[in-house]
Amino acid sequence: MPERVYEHQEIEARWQLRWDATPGLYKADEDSSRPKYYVLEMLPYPSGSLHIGHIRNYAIGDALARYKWMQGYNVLHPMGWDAFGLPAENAAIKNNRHPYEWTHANIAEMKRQHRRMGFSYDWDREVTTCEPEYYRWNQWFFLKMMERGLAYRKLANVNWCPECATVLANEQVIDGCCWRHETTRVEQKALSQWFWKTTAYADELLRDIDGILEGSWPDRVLTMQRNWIGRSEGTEVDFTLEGTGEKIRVFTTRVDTIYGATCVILAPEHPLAQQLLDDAGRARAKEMIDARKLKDVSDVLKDGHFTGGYAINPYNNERVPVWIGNFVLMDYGTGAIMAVPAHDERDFEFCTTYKIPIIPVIRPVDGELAVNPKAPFTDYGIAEIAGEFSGMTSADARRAMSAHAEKHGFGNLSITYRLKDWGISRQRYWGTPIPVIHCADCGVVPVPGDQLPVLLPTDAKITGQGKSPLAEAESFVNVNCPKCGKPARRETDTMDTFVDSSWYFYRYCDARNSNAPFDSKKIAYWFPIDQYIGGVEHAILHLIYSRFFTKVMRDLGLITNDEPAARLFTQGMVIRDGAKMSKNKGNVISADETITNYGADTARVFELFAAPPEKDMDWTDAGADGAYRFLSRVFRFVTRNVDRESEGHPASDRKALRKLHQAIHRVTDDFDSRWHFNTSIAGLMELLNLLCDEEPNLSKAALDQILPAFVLLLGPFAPFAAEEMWEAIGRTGPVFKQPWPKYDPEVEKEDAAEVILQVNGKLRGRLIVPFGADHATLEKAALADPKVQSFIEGKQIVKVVVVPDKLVNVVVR
RNA sequence: GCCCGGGUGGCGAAAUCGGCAGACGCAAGGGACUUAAAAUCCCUUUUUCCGUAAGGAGAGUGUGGGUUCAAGUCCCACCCCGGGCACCA
Repeated sequence: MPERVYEHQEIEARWQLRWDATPGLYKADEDSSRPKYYVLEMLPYPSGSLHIGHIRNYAIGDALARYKWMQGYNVLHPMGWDAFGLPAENAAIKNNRHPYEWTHANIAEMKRQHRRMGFSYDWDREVTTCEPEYYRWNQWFFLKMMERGLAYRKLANVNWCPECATVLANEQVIDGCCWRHETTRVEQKALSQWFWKTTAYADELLRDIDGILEGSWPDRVLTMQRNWIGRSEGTEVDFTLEGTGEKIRVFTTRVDTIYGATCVILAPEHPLAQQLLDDAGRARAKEMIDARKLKDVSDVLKDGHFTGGYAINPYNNERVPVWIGNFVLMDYGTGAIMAVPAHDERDFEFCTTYKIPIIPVIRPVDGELAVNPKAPFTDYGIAEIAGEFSGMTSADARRAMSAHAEKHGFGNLSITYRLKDWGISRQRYWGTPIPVIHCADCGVVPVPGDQLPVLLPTDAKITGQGKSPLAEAESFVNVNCPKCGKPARRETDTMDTFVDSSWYFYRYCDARNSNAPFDSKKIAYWFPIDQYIGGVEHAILHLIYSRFFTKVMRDLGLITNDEPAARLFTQGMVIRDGAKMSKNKGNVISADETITNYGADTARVFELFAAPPEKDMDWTDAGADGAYRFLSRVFRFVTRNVDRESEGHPASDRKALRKLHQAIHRVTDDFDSRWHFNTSIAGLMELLNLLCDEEPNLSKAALDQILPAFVLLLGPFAPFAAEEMWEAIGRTGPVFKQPWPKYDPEVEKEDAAEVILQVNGKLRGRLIVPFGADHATLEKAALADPKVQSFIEGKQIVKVVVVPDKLVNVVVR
């Protein structure tokens, strides 16, 4: 057959039509006898257009899904839309168009691009989080959390982004700025807000990082989560306030230094501070609190004010002054600390500023106790001037002193976390309404389960002015109290959209269920997710919320898995000319543009080839040209060799088949272990190069093995081209349903071993010998090699190292 | 400051278990085909030195040490880049 030109546009358009006309092509069923495999890519926000960053994410997942199908797995590969969120609302304000319309138009557009890319999703399971059929279960979970005391409302200082005009969770504040507006400083506002008790699971979230997830999730993600949870072991100790006898509880990780405590410092917000301070002092406290709103505490100089009160250190009965200090945080530990200036940087700075005594009580293991130190000694050492604990190491003293506090009832061991509860209230329209009613008589009343969903009103006025738009919708707000029946008001805040994405992957297992979020039996079949794939930017936000949600659902008895995903893969970013792609820079490359210029297959192959998937990759048009050239060479090679009658030379056949089996081996290994598709594709390129070299001498029999195997190997990376070639060589049926080729260790083996000859570790020659040549033979052959001889002449042979089939190293002096 | 990654040609990278450094691709240069261009195909391409040449010798994976017959790979110290956490007591 004459070779055909690789007309990517025509080929891809035709196969897209055929696939679209095959409903259920990628359908996944629960009742399969084959082992299941759940591969999941993080669902996108429907911003309006797929770009090459999305393509990279989906190309990885799609290659894996297709490989697993070919390996005989029952694959679940779903896709959906993280459809609530601010951009829809902002677009609505700008274009005077309802967020629902805007969102759905974007989804339709992105789905069209998905189809052009040929990704293998089971669209019957599509989840769109802004649909009542989905968000009603957010509300259902909210009620369940309330029942279990995991959802509560409190007045708190919360993060406020002026740009978003809404509250943010701690996880959504990056370097004091909003996660979506990197230059907008987040302010502190006191508001009544709903929280979910993520802290109730702090310990388990941490424990499972070290147990279940260690080794299966990327280290850097686990590290980030460990840091975020921030577990800290220490001791809580009560200092007694002189006069009233009230207790001031402090938290310290260094109770071994407590004999050196020279004052107690309260956070300016501390209730006791308000009580101790006079009017002037309260004004100072307010100053400190206000200063924090403007700047990060870390940028501000130490500031303090004496309250006038004194407290007694329970260990040595010393009387120490009680201060307030701007660096003490109300929401960490107990909101109060003991200051030990001799052994802590911050305390040293504070006490030096205010001329508070500095008393060293820990000496270095091999040194003396410092006198009038110029700097704090913060290492562990030996306790001195510490009563019965003198002479103990810091570690022993911590244990003994904590036990002492517990025995005498003025303290105990304590574990403190940095993690805080998840604030989920948002003062915006385009989200899930929080299903509670505020009644003047009954207080906060949950909406009865049979009244769900609480639908988003369609007549709300969206202004972006920082008040909940739902508050303006009279028909929505005014209801009767479910308890007493009197007029009451609905909650007008909506939920953080991270709620939506915390459990969507469970819904995929039973996407059309209208009686429950899902059928637990289906979850038991599919979960855990075998492989989750997404960007590392979600390492803390989405992934910690999802883990929390999973644990709550397990404790509700809905599921049995402890973690959502058995394995996590975080792919690198796609950058352009060394810069992150962003709309502001105008360097975003759209999927449409790429598919038209290069084709979907080329885009996939290039993105997988340019770098290992966990690293950032730079998109270059020249690189994409290279991927196109490769596909086009394969295509021409295959089409011109269909039905070619040729005798061939056995030597060429053997070489070609050997390379083929080596390629199968390499691609299979890459899929099974480390996902370095760049080397998989390099292997296929090497195979093609060799086939072209040997082409005139290949027999029909060899080609009959090589062509189909090559097409199958290419299938996960370039599905359109593979399908076209599969048909061209006279085969039928989707490529991804064919069995994955197997390699034969006998065929892939080289004819003979190439043994490297070294003298003193330097390459001096090589030797072709049969496999399995023994030690003595190799040594003799190496020493007989003229090149080797020229380097050992006149020298004394110290020893000869022989690695069979590999290397001989002659060591001379 | 603490904790994770990472540093290899002009560029993206490969070397999977301590055994030939630079596979594969890009870019560049040269050539074939063509009236010409595109496309395609072939060759060269880490570096220094010796040689007219064939060829040969040396250096080289951020820096400095170490282990080893043998180190990009293991150990120690340091430098640089990226990321996370941080007045968290």
